[in-house]
Amino acid sequence: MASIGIKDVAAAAGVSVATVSRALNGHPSVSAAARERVLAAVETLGYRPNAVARSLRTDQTRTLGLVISDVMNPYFTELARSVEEEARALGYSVIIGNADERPDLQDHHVTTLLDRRIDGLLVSPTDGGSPGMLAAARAGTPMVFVDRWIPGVDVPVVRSDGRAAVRDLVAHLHGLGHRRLAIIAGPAATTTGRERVDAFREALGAYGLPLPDAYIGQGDFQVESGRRVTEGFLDLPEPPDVVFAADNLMALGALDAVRARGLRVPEDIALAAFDDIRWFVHTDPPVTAIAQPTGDLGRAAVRALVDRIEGRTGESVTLPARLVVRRSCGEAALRQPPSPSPVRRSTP
Amino acid sequence: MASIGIKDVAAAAGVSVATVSRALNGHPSVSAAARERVLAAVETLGYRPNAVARSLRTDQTRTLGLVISDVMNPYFTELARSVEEEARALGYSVIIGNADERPDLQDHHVTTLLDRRIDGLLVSPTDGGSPGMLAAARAGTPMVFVDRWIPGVDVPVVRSDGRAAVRDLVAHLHGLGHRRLAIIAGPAATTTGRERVDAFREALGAYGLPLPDAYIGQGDFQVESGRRVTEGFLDLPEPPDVVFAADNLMALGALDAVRARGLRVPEDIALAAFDDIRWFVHTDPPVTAIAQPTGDLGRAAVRALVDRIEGRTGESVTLPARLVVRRSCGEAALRQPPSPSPVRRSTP
DNA sequence: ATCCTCCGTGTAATCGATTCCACAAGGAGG
DNA sequence: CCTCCTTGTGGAATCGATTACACGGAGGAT
Repeated sequence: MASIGIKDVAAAAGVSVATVSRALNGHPSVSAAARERVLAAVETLGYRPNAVARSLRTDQTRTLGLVISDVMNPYFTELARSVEEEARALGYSVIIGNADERPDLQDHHVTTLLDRRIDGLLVSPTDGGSPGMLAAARAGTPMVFVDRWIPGVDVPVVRSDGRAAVRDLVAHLHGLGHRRLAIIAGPAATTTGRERVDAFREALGAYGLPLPDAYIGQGDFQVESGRRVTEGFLDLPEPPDVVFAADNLMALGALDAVRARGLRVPEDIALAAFDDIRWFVHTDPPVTAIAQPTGDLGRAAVRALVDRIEGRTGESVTLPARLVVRRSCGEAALRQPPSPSPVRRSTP
Repeated sequence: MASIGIKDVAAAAGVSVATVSRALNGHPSVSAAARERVLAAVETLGYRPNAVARSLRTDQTRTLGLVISDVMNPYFTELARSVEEEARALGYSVIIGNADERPDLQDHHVTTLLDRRIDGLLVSPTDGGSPGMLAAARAGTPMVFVDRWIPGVDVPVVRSDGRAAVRDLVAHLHGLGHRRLAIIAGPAATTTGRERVDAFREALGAYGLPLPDAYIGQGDFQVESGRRVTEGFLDLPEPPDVVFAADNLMALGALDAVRARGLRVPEDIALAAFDDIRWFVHTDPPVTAIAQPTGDLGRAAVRALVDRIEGRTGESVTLPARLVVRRSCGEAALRQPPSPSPVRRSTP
């Protein structure tokens, strides 16, 4: 019933628990003979050290916490995956907490993770700083922000800079003849929510284009808000030519809204999104998007965090995003052979 | 530096550590006065119990392990989300391990989770039983299989039965005039990989249709295999009318392959998928799929597992899947108003 | 031959909680 | 007034590892 402990191994190998521990942890002063017998005993007994006990004693869990805003968002899924990969390579496990864009849930996860004494925390904050988050930052737990961050908190940030890509996007749209550009913004409490609007406005400014308030819709990074805001845009006396969604889920909502009116993308209204995901290749039409180097972001964040944990510096990192042109803004991107004369097969 | 421990609370409240522990755990025999002072001390000190120490003593971590085959697959993402939700409601945390369809990685995660002394394990096995998995099952760790399972291992299974839905699908396809039906199968080592082929063959049999070997392509539940198998189908002297992908990612690959040849869905070849995901509504064309009650599955699995952990029975559960008809198999599903005379807006 | 280093090992303290057991105080019942 | 419970409390053992410290013996230097 009770699983095998270090004492059982010690008894089987005919040594003390101290020697077993030393043999298992590669401590130098263990005789070859003793090490041999310990390893043999471990093998035959199928002994596995109790990580809980070890953590209590050593005060380290070799576990990282990752609190993200929304697991169902493919961007964060990919981020989580790369984080876990890099962490594993570095000998750490990852516990993921899904905040679902709710500050209270975010706090719940931060608290739980801290209670479990994780060695470090990776956060993409849902808001401008929930009490639990700020407490964690102050408590001295090694911490790194990824994607989103909280200004004024002294924690390294690993993120991607979309400014250049947004400029490219606006150039692309302008070149296609679009002049009335609208944006579905993310929550003002998030940095990405604000930054993307700023970058968009700035890029518009370079072409002498305005960004009227009516063309800034307030979303919350979820599908439903994309739909709602887009409907608002379509109801305007002078609807925009293009809708730029600040994340992929809101773009999906926008697509819904447009389709529900029997309108078409891009003929009736163009669409672009921040965050490229693989499904955008297959939507009708394929969606032009700004792609973040998600995998690199996740890996860099883990490295920065582990650096901090292990006493090294762990600096902020900013990686560039890039524009991926597809068909949702107009036909300029017709790179495929003009018309491959599709072989119509007979259907019974 | 060292965080606040129960001793500090005891000192601040003027009681012993035993009383603090009792007060915090709702033990009956603590005087109201003592409880009051303890709570006050906890509040002012900002004390949080060390979960590691508690786990060591009580031999329970209030943590569940979830090992899934592929986080990037939206089906599993949704499953993970519902699992975490239900677990949280029941007072448990969840640690997710992503096996990426690799038995060695699956074993790594199972081992790590067991080392951390999780209270129970939820697994959707990648293969027919890797050594670590079988060891875990034998070791007596409470365990429940979800979605996929391993025959011959005495562990409850929470899954959905797609047989009826597959019959509906075949009826739908037959009604549309399709006669040459092919399937992209999942790995034979997984139950879902085998079952879906069996269900398909059986349903075909009811219409007197064969399922020749040439129409069974071996995939691995990943996008790339869907593409490869579909190319094989298209190269056949007599290609199928319909391709049924045994999961959503392989359907995506199939869509790629068809498009790469300049063919169209469903005019040139029809497509259906097992596992419905929200992106299928927006693909070109929207994909007909078999939808599992994913959220219910996740919740039921957690309940079964927690039942086992807490000494109750925890039975197997099978929930029905259902067919969701969209346009990828033909035009029968045109439920929208015949043609909403789209308001063509002028574009500058 | 004596002393001093190392080296390998074991004993016991430690991490921070929970919980068994002993015990004191106070109330009820005889 | 004496016993017997009940109730609240504290001391100390415990969980399973790591690790500081002590110690015995071997080998080298003097």
